[in-house]
Amino acid sequence: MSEQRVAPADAGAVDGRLLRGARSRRAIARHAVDVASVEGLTALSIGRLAGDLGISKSGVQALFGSKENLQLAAVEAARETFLAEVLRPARAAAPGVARLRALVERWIAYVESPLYPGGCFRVANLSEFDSRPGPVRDALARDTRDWQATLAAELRRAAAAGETAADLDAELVAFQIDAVLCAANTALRLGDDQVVDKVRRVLDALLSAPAAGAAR
Amino acid sequence: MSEQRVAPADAGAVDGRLLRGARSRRAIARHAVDVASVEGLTALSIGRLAGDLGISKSGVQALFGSKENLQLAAVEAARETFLAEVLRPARAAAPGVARLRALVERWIAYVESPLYPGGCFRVANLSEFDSRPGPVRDALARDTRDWQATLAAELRRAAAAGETAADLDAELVAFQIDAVLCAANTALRLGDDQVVDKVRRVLDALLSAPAAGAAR
DNA sequence: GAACTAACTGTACGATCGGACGTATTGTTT
DNA sequence: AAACAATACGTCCGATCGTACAGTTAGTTC
Repeated sequence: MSEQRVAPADAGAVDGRLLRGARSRRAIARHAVDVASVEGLTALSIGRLAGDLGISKSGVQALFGSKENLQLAAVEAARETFLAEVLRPARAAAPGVARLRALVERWIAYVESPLYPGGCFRVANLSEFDSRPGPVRDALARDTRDWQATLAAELRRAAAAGETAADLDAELVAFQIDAVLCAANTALRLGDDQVVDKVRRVLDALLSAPAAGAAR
Repeated sequence: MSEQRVAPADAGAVDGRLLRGARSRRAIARHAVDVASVEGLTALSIGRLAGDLGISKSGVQALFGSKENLQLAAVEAARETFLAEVLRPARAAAPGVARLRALVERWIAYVESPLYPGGCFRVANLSEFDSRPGPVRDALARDTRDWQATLAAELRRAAAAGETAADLDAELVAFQIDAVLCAANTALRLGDDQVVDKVRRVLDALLSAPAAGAAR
């Protein structure tokens, strides 16, 4: 595999071939995310992808080597998009409750957007791979762990700053928030628009109620 | 389609052919549920199903007419299993909080059981079909609505009996419980056993905290 | 017993899948 | 200029998919 071999020791003199390949891989992976968000990573087909992008099936095959590698590249591309659309913008908000609310709001906007007809890539594909051991499942599981850890970390900051109850169980509340967001993603696909309000109300309750989510 | 044409007006004189067909359909649909719980309703293949059960591919085809009909039959079979494994046993508990806890405990047992390697059929397949309009999506969405409605109804009974806060928002809490259960289903697939405790703690918090989940 | 119906089999078709070549093109290195 | 490396293409393969169709077997109805 020749993955991301760009940017060598002497910057400026990058290999034009690798650069071109990286660009192609990127474009393919991005489109793969869109397709897989709606139809799933399994239904993803190399031939269909090539047809959509107007390139040859063999080209895609040569760039990724195998379908599993293509799936992994899609997971990675989705991860980067999530980083850029949710995590990075929310970092502008102050740590603690404010950033937590920003994360949730960015997540809602990210999932609600008509740009992503299939909703959250991770949610759509994790339940497809959760019973199928392999590198794809591992990658998706890692994303889930990271996301919940991000929420938990912000919850701990909020608790430390006295913005929430001091005895708040960060991991448990993070688990709840993620659960509600995933459920909201599905509900939105089914046409339930009221679910966004529900998410906000749940978040309010979790952050304000000193007893809720606390390990007693 | 000759769906469930058994049990005519004069009971006792059932058509043996239809009875046999119904039995075959049942057996196939049951196995389809097992397969689809792990690999999804899309990955379900008529040929594979026939091979597993030792019957001819054409036989399956003739019994269901199309793959979509087979998928719908699987959804129906899963619904009946869920009814028998979760809803019906929980009805032994007293209405209100007791039955609510019974429902959740039965759900956990149902999902944790090694008999169901793919976990909850609905959870596994809804996220696969939520972006794909059609009768299969509608059937799965109906199951979800019914399940949340069952939870909400029990919550209302609990509130009316004074077992929880009177101003508890039944629909919102039902949404939360379902969300947490679905997340737990996925977490269990990923090998996280602690999630069962998390579910119980969340349920405790939701039922005891008067403020949590209330519309204020 | 004859006509009919439903369950089931066997075979075949067109489409699509992932993957395995061999080859041409383009860019890099020596 | 020569050797090499990476992208990209065209073609072919075996496997599997859903479905259609003709035919056989078993049970019902007249």
